[in-house]
Amino acid sequence: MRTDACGNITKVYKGQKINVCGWLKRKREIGKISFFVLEDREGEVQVVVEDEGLLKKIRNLPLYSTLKVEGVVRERPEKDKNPKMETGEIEIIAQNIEIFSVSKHLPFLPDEEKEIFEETKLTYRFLDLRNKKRKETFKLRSTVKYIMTKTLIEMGFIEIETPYLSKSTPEGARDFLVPSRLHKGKFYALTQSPQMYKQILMVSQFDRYFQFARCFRDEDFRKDRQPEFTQLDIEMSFINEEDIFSCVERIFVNIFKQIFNKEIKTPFKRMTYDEVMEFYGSDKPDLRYDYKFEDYKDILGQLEIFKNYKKVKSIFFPYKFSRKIIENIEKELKNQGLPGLGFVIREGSELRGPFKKFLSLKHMPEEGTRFIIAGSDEKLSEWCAILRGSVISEIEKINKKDDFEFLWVTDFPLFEKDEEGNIVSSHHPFTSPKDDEWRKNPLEAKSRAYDLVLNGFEIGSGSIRISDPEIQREILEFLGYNEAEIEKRFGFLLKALSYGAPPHVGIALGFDRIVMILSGEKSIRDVIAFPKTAQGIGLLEGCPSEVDEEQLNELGIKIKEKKNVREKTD
RNA sequence: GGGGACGUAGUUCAGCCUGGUUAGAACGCCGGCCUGUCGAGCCGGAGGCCGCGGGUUCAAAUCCCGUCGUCCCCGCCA
Repeated sequence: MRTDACGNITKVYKGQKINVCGWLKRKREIGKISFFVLEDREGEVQVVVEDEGLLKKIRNLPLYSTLKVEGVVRERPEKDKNPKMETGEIEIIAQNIEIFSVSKHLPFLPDEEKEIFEETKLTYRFLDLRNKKRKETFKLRSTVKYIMTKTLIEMGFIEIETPYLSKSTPEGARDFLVPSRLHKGKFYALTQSPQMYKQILMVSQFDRYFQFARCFRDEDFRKDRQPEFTQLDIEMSFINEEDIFSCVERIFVNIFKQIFNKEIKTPFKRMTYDEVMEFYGSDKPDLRYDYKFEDYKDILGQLEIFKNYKKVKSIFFPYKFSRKIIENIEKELKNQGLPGLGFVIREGSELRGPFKKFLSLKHMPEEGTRFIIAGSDEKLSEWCAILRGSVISEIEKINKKDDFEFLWVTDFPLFEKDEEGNIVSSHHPFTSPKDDEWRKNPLEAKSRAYDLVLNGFEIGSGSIRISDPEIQREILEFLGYNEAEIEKRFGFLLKALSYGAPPHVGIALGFDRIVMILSGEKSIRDVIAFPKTAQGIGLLEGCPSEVDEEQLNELGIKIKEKKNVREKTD
């Protein structure tokens, strides 16, 4: 039907008679001659129509109708070449045009420069996906997935699929439940991650497993969180941290080499959790902007206002910020409970700002702004992270860095307290403790869990697992599960571990987030073909939706109360 | 669960603060002119339940209350 894709018609085809198929993208009629652009997945090509019959045929054809053009490729006259167009050196003289389908007028043009409302874009997602950037992103997504798969297979991994219909686990995120028709009153849960399955596969001797696994979590959404998302799930036996780190690094080396022809440095930087919290206040610092907090307790700790605080921290940025920007940042911090934000600005060799009399030029090595912040508890880290994050987003407006900075964060705490004061696992309860410390000082104890951070996003998280069923049982008991609960919830894992478990290690990489960062998209929605809104609504298909009474009866379900469901009119 | 921003023509926005002619613009759409356009150009035209519901008022796009939707943030996301 077609000789080649529109975007591939270059000078190679000069003089040849070809067929191309695609969408009528733009039309320019000048009297007795007409130009139009035919577009497909690969790009665009200009078609010239001079024949009177053909002119008539396309005269009133709406944009984005689909057609086939038969014609001859010719090089454009030198002055009419369009360097902005990839196929701009040539054009196709139409000899025949076949119209496959006539489009309705589009609610918006896919390549419109202006930002279309998310609501409109998602309702007509099939049109938004025609956007050039979207098409590039989804090609990139496919290529990244291919390189990941290829690299892993070359390293001896095999892909195994685990169930999506699984068992509800009350800890962690909320589950999406799937009612069972054959077992009324019982439910499957969509997997939040294949965690226990992947460990069991290790017991089954599949010592290098991977999977692009869909994960489902019924929590509130953000620009980097969707109810369903894809993770590259990896688990390996008989190795330690070093092996899994280099394995993951190799995947990224290949991605950057093959997609961007860029060498990235390995091994990636590493810092412990305690270090990143000390220097950045965050466990996922954006190291493209490597500004660190310093301890200013010795320098400013004696000031009356700071006397009651355990810690005084300060951070310097070589940028002079306006009063307004600083006020906005302070406002945000005050919303989070910070009493006050100190700062000094150096301009030339002049210092100004509320702290200028306490600091000298030696604290201000160059022109810029130094912020001072004080506090006593874990709130201080939070404030530090907000401060640093807000300042960096201001810096990005002036001087955005396009590079990529990876960081392994290791030695996470094994446990933490939840809002009710209960001790819970920081990572998950299958994470190996660093040492025996947890038996004495559980909240001080470290684990063998690690995160991979890229440009301030957590893109991966994993751990050395507990492979000894007795220790696993001990940890679960420590977390407050009684024997019956352990059996009910984790019995199948413990049983598996007790039949010869290898030491094993794993990680899950956030595939959507990785593609989002690599493609420079701002939201995870832009790298998922059919995403949900922030409220978890599928605007295109209209889900979630009510179902027939009959379906409910079959499942043995009765709805107690209904929330208004948005009526779809189109 | 809480906070903030937004919702006006097919699309993106202005108007709203300070209520008062016929609610404007750009792009798109329709018609006309035009043989080298490529964000085509020029001339003309159509197109609106101002998200929805209530209230205040002589009078509401504008003020108030509620509601629905979209986005962002906090909580939440082992």
